[in-house]
Amino acid sequence: MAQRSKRPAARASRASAARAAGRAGTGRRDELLTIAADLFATGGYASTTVRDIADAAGILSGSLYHHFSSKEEMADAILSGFLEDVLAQYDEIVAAREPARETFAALVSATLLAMDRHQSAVVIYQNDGRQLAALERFAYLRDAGGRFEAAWTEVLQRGIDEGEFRRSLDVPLAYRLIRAALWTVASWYRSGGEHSAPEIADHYVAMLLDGIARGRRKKAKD
Amino acid sequence: MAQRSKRPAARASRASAARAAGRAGTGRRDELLTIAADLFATGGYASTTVRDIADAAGILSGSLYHHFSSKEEMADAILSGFLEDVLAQYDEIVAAREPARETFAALVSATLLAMDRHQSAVVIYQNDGRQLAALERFAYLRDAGGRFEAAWTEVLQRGIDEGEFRRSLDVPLAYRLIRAALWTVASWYRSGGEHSAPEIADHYVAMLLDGIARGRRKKAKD
DNA sequence: GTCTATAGAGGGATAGAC
DNA sequence: GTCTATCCCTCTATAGAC
Repeated sequence: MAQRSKRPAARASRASAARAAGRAGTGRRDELLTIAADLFATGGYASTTVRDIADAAGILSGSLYHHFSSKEEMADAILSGFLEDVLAQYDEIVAAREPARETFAALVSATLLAMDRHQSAVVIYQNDGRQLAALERFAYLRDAGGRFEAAWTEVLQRGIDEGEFRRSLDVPLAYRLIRAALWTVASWYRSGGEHSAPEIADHYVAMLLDGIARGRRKKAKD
Repeated sequence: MAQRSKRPAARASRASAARAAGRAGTGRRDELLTIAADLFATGGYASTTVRDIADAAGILSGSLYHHFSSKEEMADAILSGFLEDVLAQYDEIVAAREPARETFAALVSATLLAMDRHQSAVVIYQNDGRQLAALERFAYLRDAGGRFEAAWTEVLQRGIDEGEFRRSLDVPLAYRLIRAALWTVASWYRSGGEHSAPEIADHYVAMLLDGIARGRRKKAKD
């Protein structure tokens, strides 16, 4: 991990940094979680030490244990907050039962807006989720994965049944492609960068639904 | 990491396991690299210890240093072998200058076949590449990323210029979607599973080029 | 090529003062 | 809420015997 000065430095703009990262940032705990999330996302959960987090927060490592009982608890708080948020939105969208194309676009938008609000958490979920999910404490990560898959599988199958999506589609493969396309945005997205999250959503919906090629299909009976 | 018995166990089928994983497996070094690659891919580079690797190989950790001078050297050998292989194929395909659609399909195929041959390496490249690339020793990972991007950017732009791909395409965004879709296959693919690598390639080419929706576009002048 | 034995650094976490 | 001080463990890597 990067070196940091042994002793604090500017505590000044930490609260605003927390707000910019999309968290409420009311208490010290949330502030520390934002700092930890940034470090976990940048350097990986396993390679980030509690001393790294304490240094970035301008305190000593022992002091972190006044707020959290373990390093795992920090990752837990970061991930569960993000997942509750995004899954609640998935449930609403699926329950609305709009036509498949509209539901599809709504799920893409909801995913990328959640990514914008919880960027660090999404990166951690992507990079470290599989290993964390092996721990009992993070069993809910497996459930969350199942709920994502169920939502997308439902829309894709419904789209095929209703004649909106290609009959030749392999639903599990399509889900994996979509999942990869959406969540990995978190690893390169920069808030305030070239494209806003809704702009990316529009481009992605267009590419995923209609493809990158113009008109012409090779097989006619799709 | 998972617990393993303190003392060796079956050395019997290790060579065949190495062959099944797609490596030549001629010497002891390659055998150990295959074992290390599997563990790095499953548990992450940072969380996999040299003792884990030694245990899986049925030797003690000190003995590994007869074959490798460091843990980094193992990751280096695994990743550089994979990247040399796949980038050589990319160069051939781009140099052939087939029509954009054909080049596109060839790149997808080459990527997924390389993924099949070097599955563990691809998983490591995906999960740990960013952090490893920060080390001087792994600077070539950054170069490799640039060459992947250059190849895809060239095809995509040429496809637009030749009228095969949509004019509304944002090339960098399209590249990122494609990159995510292809490399993440390594994290769920099982050799001998439901779909072979070429079958996945066909499905992915169809979805990426022509989309998952049937006919009808919303905007006509794409 | 593997083992024994261990150095030396850095990790997560704790107890109690302030 | 933070600091001091430190425990105990695990990690990578080394030296030399077999």
